[in-house]
Amino acid sequence: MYKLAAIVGPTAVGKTSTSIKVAQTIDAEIISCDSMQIYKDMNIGTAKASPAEQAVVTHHLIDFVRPDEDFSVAQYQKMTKKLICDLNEKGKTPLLVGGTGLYFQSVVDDYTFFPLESRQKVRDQWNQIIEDKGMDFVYTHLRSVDPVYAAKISANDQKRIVRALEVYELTGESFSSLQKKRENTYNLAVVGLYLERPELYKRIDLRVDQMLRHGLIEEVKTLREKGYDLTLNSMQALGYKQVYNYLEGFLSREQMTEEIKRETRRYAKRQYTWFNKDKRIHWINVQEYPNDDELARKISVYIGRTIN
RNA sequence: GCCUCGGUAGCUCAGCUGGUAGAGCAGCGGACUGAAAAUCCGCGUGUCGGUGGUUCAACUCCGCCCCGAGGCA
Repeated sequence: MYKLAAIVGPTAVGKTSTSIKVAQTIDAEIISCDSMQIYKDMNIGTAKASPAEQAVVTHHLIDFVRPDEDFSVAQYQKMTKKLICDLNEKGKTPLLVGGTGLYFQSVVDDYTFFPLESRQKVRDQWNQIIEDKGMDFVYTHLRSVDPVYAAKISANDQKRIVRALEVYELTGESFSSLQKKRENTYNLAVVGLYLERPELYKRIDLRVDQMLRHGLIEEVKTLREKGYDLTLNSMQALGYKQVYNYLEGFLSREQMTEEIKRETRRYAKRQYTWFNKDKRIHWINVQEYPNDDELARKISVYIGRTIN
């Protein structure tokens, strides 16, 4: 059974710097588990590890997708599984680090994704039908082909309705019947970095101000000049979306800043929700450690004990 | 010093002629299988400034006090 270590937690909790120290002590390479750090030319707003940090420890799955290219969990999972295998064979420990719950889960629980060729075309078609006939019509249709899944989601959840209908149309089988997973595929150790809400929110505010000082607006301006707009998934990223709206004149500078902070807080809350239900996660309160080195040592010891 | 207006949720405020209070924002909880930093669902969290009084019953009416804003001196 392959070894797999992981560090998860909400945004701004300190995963990046901690993981680099941990990776050095346990001889690991880092596999990013972040749906936005995959994009090239989006560095400041996604809080990627700096080139200097990446020089210390090898980082995978960062910076390899253009912002106007499509990407998906399935691709992420496939690449990550391969990396976990390769690193283990090489005698290195793979250290999965990030805050994207779905990506994490898809790897750790080995979600089954089924082969599907086209997608955007079918999605566009259903989105068009929703525009013409309304959500109710489409939701009712979903209920007739996949009542189980329809009952699980909201009649307002357009993305999930469209996805379920897309799968049904392409496979002839209901989405709910195709969702499979397999737990316990790895010799696993997961650490969750935790901070009390007030402290985390303080760090979020601080970091947003820092990003703006370090040129987030310039970064978005450059992306915008390349023709990237809000229809792209990449540009829906926290910070990018708001700065874009600021550049378009829809938000004042202050509104933009406040909105980024608020949305980031909400995101952090959703991340806690996601990770809290995973009982395999060993939570560590960052504030209980005097410095990063102590914290990293504690984590390294936990990982060493758990997966060896 | 006098007069006026105001003091209700974390914030901004609503509450008719008395029946122990409700909106927006913020916040909190949850869901999540090829868009996931996306998307969606749910929840008022309150010594109604304080204190005495009238009343079966006071956020609501009356007295006094405290705090804030404005006006007159």
